[in-house]
Amino acid sequence: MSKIVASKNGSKKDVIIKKAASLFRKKGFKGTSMRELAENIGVEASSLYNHIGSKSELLQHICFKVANDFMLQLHETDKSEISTTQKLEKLIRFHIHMMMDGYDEVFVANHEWKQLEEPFLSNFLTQRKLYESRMIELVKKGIQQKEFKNIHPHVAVFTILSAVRGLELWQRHKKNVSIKEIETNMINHLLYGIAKQ
Amino acid sequence: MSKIVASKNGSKKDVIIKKAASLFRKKGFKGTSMRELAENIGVEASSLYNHIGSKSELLQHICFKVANDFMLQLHETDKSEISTTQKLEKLIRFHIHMMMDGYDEVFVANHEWKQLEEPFLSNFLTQRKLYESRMIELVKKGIQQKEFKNIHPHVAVFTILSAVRGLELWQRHKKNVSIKEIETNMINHLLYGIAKQ
DNA sequence: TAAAAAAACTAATAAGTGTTAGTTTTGTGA
DNA sequence: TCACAAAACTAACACTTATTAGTTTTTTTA
Repeated sequence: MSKIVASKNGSKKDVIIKKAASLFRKKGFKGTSMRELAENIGVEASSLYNHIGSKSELLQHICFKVANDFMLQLHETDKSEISTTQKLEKLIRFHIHMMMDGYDEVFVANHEWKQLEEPFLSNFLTQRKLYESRMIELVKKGIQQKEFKNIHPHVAVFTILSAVRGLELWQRHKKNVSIKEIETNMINHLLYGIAKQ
Repeated sequence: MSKIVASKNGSKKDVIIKKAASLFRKKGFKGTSMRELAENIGVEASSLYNHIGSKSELLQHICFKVANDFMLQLHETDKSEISTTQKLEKLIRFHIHMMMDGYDEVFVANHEWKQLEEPFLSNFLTQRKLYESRMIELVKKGIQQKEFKNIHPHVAVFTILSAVRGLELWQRHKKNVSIKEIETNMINHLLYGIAKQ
């Protein structure tokens, strides 16, 4: 009866993935059934299989799209000719914007990657580890160049990544505080602290 | 045949809850079956129901135990006679230690609360919101007293909560970096920043 | 040691899971 | 308009789920 409506710039598969990301975020991967996903699209569950291979494939697609986007940005930022502080700032801003624009996808990649099956699980973890170690190298360089204090690079990177990841929590408060305001405050906080010295 | 072994200071129910927390963290609430939980304890699934009411009850117990622990600490810290900066530092340290000592439980409370059923879901969210607003009030006071810069209190609290929550990520690296080191670095980072000024 | 209570067991239930097979409907290009 | 392909449908499969009933074993108590 009803048909999967493809949006202008996306195949029907894309529509399914988008809706899947939304549901996976709200109810979790395991907590979302194919029947539920189908109903949200307006179709029977079996019809989905004309467009996708499996439920797992949906999760894989979401997780690796996000991972690739971050990796690409890191690569481009790294080779740009700006100071290390500016690089770090640029990366933090990218994280903030990804979290705002691709909320569902980033959330799912952050929370549901555990449900990936092998070999995708290992693959994903390897990519994440690579991303982290590249950021650590960046901070190390900042310390060498005397741009940063003599901090523990590993801890600093994880603190930063955790803080931007926590932007998830902000989705609930979008109305009260503007993105620009969050962005500015968070960067100041993470780079310069909150205590008067 | 085999029996649920009760540890010294805990009923059999406590043993089940502890194991449930561990599994819920590793595989998610929906990703953990009662049969799997039972097998890990060394018993048949149906035997669990001699000690607990339902699977949901396990999650409720874990989530509200964590929520209460944090609430209690906030209350006690708030009424102690120390500076606002010291209060904030104390709270951050408590978060860090909860994350280290009660890793499974805190993780589950942070990630699986969505799977709570009503009215527990609403209850949990109310309690969390209360906690957040109390922390915001604390930061506001710090600003008034000129202990903190003129930051956005809401953003600052969320940045801090996100950062400590991110200690989850550290479990993987426990060997390489000591808790004390993480603690010191993170507090310095969150209070004083990383950039030289 | 016998009675009572606790806690294990087996077996079954009803509902839900992802997915497939086979069929019918819909849309498209000649 | 007719044929072909895409995509919907219904129905079913094999499996897993949480949970219950009823029974047997184990432990505690008197």
